[in-house]
Amino acid sequence: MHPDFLPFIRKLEGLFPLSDEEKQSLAELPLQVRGLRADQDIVREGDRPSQCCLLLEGFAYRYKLLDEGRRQIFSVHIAGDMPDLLSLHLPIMDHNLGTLTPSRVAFIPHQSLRALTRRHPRIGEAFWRDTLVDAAVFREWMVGMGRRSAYSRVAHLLCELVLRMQVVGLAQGTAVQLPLTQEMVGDALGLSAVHTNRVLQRLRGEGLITWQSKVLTVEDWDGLRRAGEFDPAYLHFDRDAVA
Amino acid sequence: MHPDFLPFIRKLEGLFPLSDEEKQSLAELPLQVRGLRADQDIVREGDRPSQCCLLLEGFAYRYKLLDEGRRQIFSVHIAGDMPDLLSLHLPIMDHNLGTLTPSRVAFIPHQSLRALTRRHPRIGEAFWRDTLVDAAVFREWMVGMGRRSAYSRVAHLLCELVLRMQVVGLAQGTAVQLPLTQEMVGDALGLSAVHTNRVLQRLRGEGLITWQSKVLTVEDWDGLRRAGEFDPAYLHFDRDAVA
DNA sequence: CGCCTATTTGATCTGATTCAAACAATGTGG
DNA sequence: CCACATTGTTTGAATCAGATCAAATAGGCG
Repeated sequence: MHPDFLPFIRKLEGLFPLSDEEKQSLAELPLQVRGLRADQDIVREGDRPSQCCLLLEGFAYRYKLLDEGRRQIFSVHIAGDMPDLLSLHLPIMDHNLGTLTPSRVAFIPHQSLRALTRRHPRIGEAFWRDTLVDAAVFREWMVGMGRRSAYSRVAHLLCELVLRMQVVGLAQGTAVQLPLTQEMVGDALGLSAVHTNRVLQRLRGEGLITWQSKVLTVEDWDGLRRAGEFDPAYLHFDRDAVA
Repeated sequence: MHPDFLPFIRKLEGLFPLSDEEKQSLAELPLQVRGLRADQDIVREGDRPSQCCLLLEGFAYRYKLLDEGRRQIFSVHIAGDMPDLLSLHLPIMDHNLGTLTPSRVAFIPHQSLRALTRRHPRIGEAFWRDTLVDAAVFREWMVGMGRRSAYSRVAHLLCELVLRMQVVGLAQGTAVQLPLTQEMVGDALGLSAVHTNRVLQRLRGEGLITWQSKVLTVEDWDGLRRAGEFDPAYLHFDRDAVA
């Protein structure tokens, strides 16, 4: 099996145990692998993609642009994610997907994915479940933007990112590679870049985090957790009880 | 077929044309119909439901509670919706679902739904698609909370609700039954009740809407659309191109 | 080294919150 | 069917979290 495929398989196995036959079918998916530079769009609002993209290496993010330079970021994606899986059943993209860093992605035709999910309903259900967790994360961000302070929101986002990267083995202890600018953090949380900066300074001043040269380190996990009112239940790492 | 079932069938047929056999299977689903009072929870955060609920009549909404009375509302649901369809593949609820008005709902065992989607993959894909549209609405609300003014957000929400109700035949022209309090509108948009009130007064003063005794009427659709920067693409009423 | 991008700082402004109280509507029991 | 209680809406005043504007540093990188 392609080694780049592993984070993806690992993620699926986090959703439910795969049979050999299922693994085989996954490995047989036709992949068209491409390298991308940073800040390149993979799909755009209005597109009708005929394939999904699997992120093998690097970071991606989804966003929508409004006039006057306003931007809302919806999600940040890491290796093993299929950020536009939704295009399999929503023909027209309603937002953009772009790279954050130089990345390698594999494109998989919708046709092959549809054939796969029909042949292996459990894989289809795992994909579905993946998009449901995606939506659960949106809900949690909504709670933040609607009802939490800027301070709490930033802390919450950092908790989420570190935890997600830990789970797929992309963290070294409590430190992660995080190629986000402060402006992007603001655009994800509905804050100005200036205020985002001040909040981050406070989090550093309180000894909760350090963040230099694109490496974020959580110095006080419990403190950060409390600052962000963070409860990871919404990430649905529980994998049981899927009949 | 049960007449209450019609909004649901109509909604599915909006997603893709149903064969007779598929309609037959849908009609054979075992339903346990129950009447509920207003302000009753149907499922709560932390529950592990063994069934989904189909809203036959009335209004429901999904929400999460934080301490100090903070609440974030995620969605408003109308007849024909299955607001907790996600529980089919996310075993533990991460938010609450409650009635807004006296309602009639039909409960359908997960087992039956899973059997149905395996027997009729296209129905499964339509269900999946439904949850994807749900997520698209979350994204749009995120844009509002993150990057739009209170005025624009309120206008946008009203556009969305009226349009959705028009599409399933629950509107009379440009007027809809809308049992939301101003406080709930605020909790959906991340605003205080007081400010929500002032924004609504402005929308009325500008002649865009009237809203009395739970009936919302859009007096100037184009004006309201512009006020809310509303573009319905994210609701994905387009139904084509699902291979 | 020098350019470009990202972070930081300070000052000012404002959209929205909060608190408190009055008022209107709705529903309920006698 | 009215009196009363409850819930929802409206008003005003004071306050604040976060935005905006503008300029200064600091990093990264060819």
